[in-house]
Amino acid sequence: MAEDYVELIAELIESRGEARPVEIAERFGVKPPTVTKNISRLKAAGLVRREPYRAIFLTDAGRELAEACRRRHRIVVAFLLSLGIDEETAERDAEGIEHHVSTTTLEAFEHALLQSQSGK
Amino acid sequence: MAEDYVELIAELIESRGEARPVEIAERFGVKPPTVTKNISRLKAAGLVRREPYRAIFLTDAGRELAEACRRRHRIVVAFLLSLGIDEETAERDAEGIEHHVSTTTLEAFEHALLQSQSGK
DNA sequence: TAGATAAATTAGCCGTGTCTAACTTTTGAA
DNA sequence: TTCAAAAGTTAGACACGGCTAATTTATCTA
Repeated sequence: MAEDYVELIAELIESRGEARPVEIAERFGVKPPTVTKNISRLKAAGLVRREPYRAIFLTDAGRELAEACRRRHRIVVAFLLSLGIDEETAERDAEGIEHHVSTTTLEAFEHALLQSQSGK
Repeated sequence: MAEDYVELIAELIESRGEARPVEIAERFGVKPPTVTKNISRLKAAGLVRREPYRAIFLTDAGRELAEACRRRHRIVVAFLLSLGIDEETAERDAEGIEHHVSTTTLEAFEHALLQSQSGK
């Protein structure tokens, strides 16, 4: 959960300037109270900083986690695309797959990606 | 959960002749009461047939699901191995990845596998 | 075959992530 | 500037998947 949330929060801050519960709820297909509860868990975990009724900010730890997740996400998506999978499926499957990819496997994806690019 | 269970149950029936809660608990690193509870959920879902204190059997639906899962598992593992990932990591990661692989992606894995074999 | 051991179940607890209903705070428009 | 709509929160419920402790059933062995 935490990974998906910080990833999305980082995206929203970048594109919209701030992250709001209502947007998070829409993107995850979940109701607002669920977001409230999960954000407070993130806060308890030290990933997020926030006051009630205000926008959500990432702590340094949150920002670092978000960056790592986004990088991994990009690699997994690019790898799936390199196999000829369509963008929509690649995005959807990556969302699930990325949380189960070890460092070893992620590196193998990167390596395969380089091969496919050189031999494109 | 259901997928992992029927997959293992099918394996146990093949190798041991029957599937017993104690074996399932060991393989999943979980305590026996957890297995009891999950088996009864599987039964409620029509995937498993069984009487208390007896071995566990798959229904037709359970057998079909198990077969599909095992096939998918084999493909994912083989694909990871083809990327040069070590067996232990391939097995471990496949366990997590396989549940998030769409039919499209599975086919792409199979296709890539064929390519790597012909060009091995 | 009786009794000890192993296997399985039941009862009851916990954390996670979801929901609805009801309430509060913020905001924006008349 | 007020007040209605939108956004957010709180309270309380539920399913899932895990646990421990206690009990029951099955199995094996002396």
